[in-house]
Amino acid sequence: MTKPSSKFSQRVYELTRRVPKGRVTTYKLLAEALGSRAYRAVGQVMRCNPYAPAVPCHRVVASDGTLGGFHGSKSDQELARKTRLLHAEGVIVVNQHIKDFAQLVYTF
DNA sequence: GCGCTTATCGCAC
DNA sequence: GTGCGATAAGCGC
Repeated sequence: MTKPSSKFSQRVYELTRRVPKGRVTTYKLLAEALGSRAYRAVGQVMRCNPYAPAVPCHRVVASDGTLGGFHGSKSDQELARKTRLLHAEGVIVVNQHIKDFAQLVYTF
């Protein structure tokens, strides 16, 4: 963890937790909700995500609705697993891309 | 459509 | 002060 739970991280976790089931959000929206453009800072916090189940990082996707982030192509199983989880929540994901992303995005 | 570059934010060294 | 990271947007081809 290169990033301890700081104020910024707390805010990110709080917002991420605020995302209801079957809904997704983007790094951009999260950063915007925080009043900053720390897209990457948000992602960095997620990467160290010490609140694994409490903070569903799989509900946070790129601005264009692609899963493009998370662990990249590190482990398809992990990614596929998150995709499957999204499916279980009602989010349709095809080829690492969220279907109807525009209406599934949760704006704070 | 794809790839590279610049901007931006927080934290570690 | 510099570098890194799960990004975003713009520009050129």
